[in-house]
Amino acid sequence: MTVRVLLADDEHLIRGALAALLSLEDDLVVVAEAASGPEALAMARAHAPDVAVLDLQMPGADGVKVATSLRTELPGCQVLIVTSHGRPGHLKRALAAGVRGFVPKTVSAQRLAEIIRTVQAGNRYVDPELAADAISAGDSPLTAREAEVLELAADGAPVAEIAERAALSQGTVRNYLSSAVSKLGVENRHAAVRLARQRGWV
Amino acid sequence: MTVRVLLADDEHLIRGALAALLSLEDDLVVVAEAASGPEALAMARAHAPDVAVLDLQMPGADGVKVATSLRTELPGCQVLIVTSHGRPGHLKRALAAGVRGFVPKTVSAQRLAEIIRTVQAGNRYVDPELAADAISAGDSPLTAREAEVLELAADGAPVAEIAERAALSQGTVRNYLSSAVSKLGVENRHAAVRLARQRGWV
DNA sequence: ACCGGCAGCTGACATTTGTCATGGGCCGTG
DNA sequence: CACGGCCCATGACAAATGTCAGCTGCCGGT
Repeated sequence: MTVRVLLADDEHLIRGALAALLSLEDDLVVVAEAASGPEALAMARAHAPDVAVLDLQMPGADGVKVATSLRTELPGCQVLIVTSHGRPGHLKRALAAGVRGFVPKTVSAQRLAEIIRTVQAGNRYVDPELAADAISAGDSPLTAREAEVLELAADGAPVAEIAERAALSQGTVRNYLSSAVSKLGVENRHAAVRLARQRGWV
Repeated sequence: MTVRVLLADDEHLIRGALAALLSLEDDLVVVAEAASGPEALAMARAHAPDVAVLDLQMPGADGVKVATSLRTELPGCQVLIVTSHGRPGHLKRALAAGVRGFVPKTVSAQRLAEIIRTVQAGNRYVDPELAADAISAGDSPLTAREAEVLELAADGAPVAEIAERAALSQGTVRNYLSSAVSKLGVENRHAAVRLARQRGWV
């Protein structure tokens, strides 16, 4: 009746500490650790854990991507995502990817252990605060292209460069940018980028 | 001969896990924990630890600010800063604030324990990789005002707003922005903001 | 005393943006 | 099929931004 756990987080310190802490619970056992997305996937294949605790931001592939792959490869493995910066959009994406749990790193280890058990039992758990944020943030009002262009604009590139990289005319790029800006109700595209990022829409 | 440690990190999960892990070392004892800058300061005053392990990014006041205050209030307390995102500029600021150690969260708990001892003994320890980054990044080429204006430009505000908030004329703002852009060798001010942020110059 | 660097401003100009109107093609729904 | 929504484009215009030259004044170093 022990739960076999896979732990993935790029920060060695945290991963190790977490492993130590979860091991104090006598019904939990950490069977594998990983420091990147691909590594997490490999470890999961090798050890077939009951629950995979994944950090949202990892090098290689983020938690949601890993969860998606896991969903098809190891249907018996439930995924729990842990994150520092809870962005509403991420939660939505995560849920869509079949993730069963989504919690911020501000929870205590006690709570985490409970949540791992909850998830292992096939139930879902989403942090109430994050859920509230996600609901109040609503769905992205941006169309696919608007989001794409906004993303290309993220590093402050001029319109000409965005147009080239998106294989669009400059006028079109400006139109999309303009409509995104008006939809988000902000001053200019840079603020739009920031807001969309905050909301997890890009 | 035990080292009394203060632990400050806003992520409960990590703080708790870390505390558990450090307690395994029999010469280390965690005497206090804090979840924010001001709280860390208060805890330090109350418990006078030998070493303060501070997260760089915390609500209220960041690790460096706390270190600065600690330096004068508790000269006997050595400060060790732990961070996820090692930005060169932060390291420089930290060292200037009298911080004795600076490490990324990717180190293992074993290493961290050793480093805590090193710091407690009055020696310094800086992660080699972060040090290399800081050296290669060099000093900020920006003047005080340039940096200030760049900071106000960070959220994509129009020049008019920056000018108002900085109590400068719009022309002056544009001049500073322009010189910052050319010094950093980037396309426009938004890219400049990004680069300066990356380098830790803002 | 002089020079250089920084702060601060102005004005003029070219370029880049944001905004709007307008049009066509494609697709899904009623 | 008509309608609406998204995609993609053009052209024109206004506004914001970037760039340059040139001005004053302060301060620190030689």
